[in-house]
Amino acid sequence: MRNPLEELVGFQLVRTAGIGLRTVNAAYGDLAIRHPDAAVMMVIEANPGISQSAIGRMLKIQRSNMVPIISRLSDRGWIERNPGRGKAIGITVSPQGQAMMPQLHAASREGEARLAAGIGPDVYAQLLEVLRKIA
Amino acid sequence: MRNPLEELVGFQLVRTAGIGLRTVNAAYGDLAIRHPDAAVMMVIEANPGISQSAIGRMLKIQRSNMVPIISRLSDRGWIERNPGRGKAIGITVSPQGQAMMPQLHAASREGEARLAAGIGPDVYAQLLEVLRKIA
DNA sequence: ATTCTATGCTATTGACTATAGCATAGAATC
DNA sequence: GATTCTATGCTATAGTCAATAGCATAGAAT
Repeated sequence: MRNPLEELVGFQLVRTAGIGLRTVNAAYGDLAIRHPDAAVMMVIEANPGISQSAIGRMLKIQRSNMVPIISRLSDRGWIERNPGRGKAIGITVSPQGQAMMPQLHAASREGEARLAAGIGPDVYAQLLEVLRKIA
Repeated sequence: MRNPLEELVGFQLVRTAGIGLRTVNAAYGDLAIRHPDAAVMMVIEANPGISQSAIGRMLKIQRSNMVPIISRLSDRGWIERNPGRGKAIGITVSPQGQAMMPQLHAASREGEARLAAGIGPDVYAQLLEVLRKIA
């Protein structure tokens, strides 16, 4: 059986991303967090006081789609919202969130390790290189 | 502002796939078809008489999720279902579908071209190489 | 003072995936 | 030959995430 999609980057990219997504989300299993929320947490940690619009720009998430993410993280007590510039709200990781971050980073590393193991370390490195060029 | 996700393949992959997906789907605009259906059409064309389970295995789509795709393509008159082995149904591209396929291939090539233009031809080639290794 | 821009938010829709379960057609086994 | 096993097609449902349109407000710019 022939797969005519092999040389189509568009399809291969989506399919490969599916594998990566499932691997990463599986690694977050115990934390009950999914990759968008995890990504947002890491961005806030690295940029205290950032606005949610700015997070969205960095992660290519639209403003309207940021709302439920931030609400969820706030409900869990992982972030705090303080007045920012203009109508913007400065977001920081709460003490409770700080206490959780090591687990999140560990799960992230675990997911990457499984991914690397799945596709081979050399291919993993090459993939990262290409993706960084695109970013 | 620092992006802490740069070295995480999992996130970068998902994000990059989003770009690829939007580019490809945009190229299919006039045909009113989305990438999963387009991919299924190409697989059927390349493997006449294939069962829908086999298509799903090739494209990493679950059996249950194949059902609406095949129904949609059948409703549009692009495929035909004939008895196959066991309970399986042999699927082929209908004459009407055959007449449409050139447009689909053209749209696919267009999408790939836009993708290549967007990320640069050299990066495109490198990306394809890595993705094929993973597949 | 008025216009412009950015931000946060609501509401809704759509695309795709994941899970669990059911019924049937052959193949395999005893 | 009867029974078990496996593969297939299908239903139903829920969940995840993205896309679109629109609203109100806080400052900046003019």
